[in-house]
Amino acid sequence: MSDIDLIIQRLELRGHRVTQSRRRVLDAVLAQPAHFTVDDVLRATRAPRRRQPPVGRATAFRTIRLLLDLNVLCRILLDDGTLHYRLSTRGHHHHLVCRDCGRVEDFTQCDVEPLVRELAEAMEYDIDAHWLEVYGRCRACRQPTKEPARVR
Amino acid sequence: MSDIDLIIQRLELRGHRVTQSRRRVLDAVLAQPAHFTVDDVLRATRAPRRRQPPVGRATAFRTIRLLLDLNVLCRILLDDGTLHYRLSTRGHHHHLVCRDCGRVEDFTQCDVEPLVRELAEAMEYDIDAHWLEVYGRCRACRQPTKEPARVR
DNA sequence: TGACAACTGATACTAGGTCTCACTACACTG
DNA sequence: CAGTGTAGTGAGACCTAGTATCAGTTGTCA
Repeated sequence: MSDIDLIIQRLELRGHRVTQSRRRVLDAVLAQPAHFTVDDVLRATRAPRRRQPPVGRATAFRTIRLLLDLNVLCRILLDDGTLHYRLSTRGHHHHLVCRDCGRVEDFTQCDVEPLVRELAEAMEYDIDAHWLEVYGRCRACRQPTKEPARVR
Repeated sequence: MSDIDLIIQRLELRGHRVTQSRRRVLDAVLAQPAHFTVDDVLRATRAPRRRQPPVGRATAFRTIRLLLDLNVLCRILLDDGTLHYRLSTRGHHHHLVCRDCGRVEDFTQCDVEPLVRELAEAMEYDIDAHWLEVYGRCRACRQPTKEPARVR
């Protein structure tokens, strides 16, 4: 079953209609690179080679929000402080982002847990969430000979 | 030496002028709770009891940005995804934020390092930065008898 | 077929932030 | 002490990301 079918299934399962507009946003989302903004998606739905009517801005934002609620997308915090969107891997995960090419690796072996437990004890907090993003340069971008393959 | 004098010293050291407007923004920043927005600061400079002329919006934003550059302030990511500002403790640190009262604890015993090293090896990334925010409820806010002391 | 709810898109609005530009106020130089 | 150049200022236009409103459209089910 393809990505798009899985997402459509998830939409229907939650009682949402799968309309033409939503399908167009979905298509555009799946065609995006590692991470993107809502305007990137909007632009993609409006690309001249797509012979479909464009999607309204409000609808694009609404659909992205819906996909976020369904955990189809997640948000990713770039090192400049801007929030982008990204197709989400299932469950709790974090991002390792290459500053140069924008490539993103998801990682789940989230060994922040001991730290969080320690912190909870020391500070007497009930801790229920955390956010961790890691930034660096991937192997390809460190090789000076090759042109970095810009993912975004 | 007081906080404000230290900051002023840092400004001068970097060749910035210490003008009336900057002093007013600084006063307002130091009077803020755990974390704040630029508009909070603006409102504070315009509070009726202050008999000083108000600071322009652009100047407030410029000054906050300057203080950010000087590491006087840091940004803090709230769990709703909004970025606020906060007086920065020196050096690399993270935030533990109480969702209820907004209280913030800074922590530096940042044992993310082993995780980061492991990640660097596994993914073949040069890792140079990370961002970690932790959310929970502080002791005071967990006690049902007392009204939580709202820090912000 | 009708009715109702979900959805859509245009548009206005908000928050947070930058840009521009004419003006002001420092601080150095002669 | 005057002149001058530069840093800083404030008003306001503008930008980006996102939400609210609302009349009109579409899909679904009885």
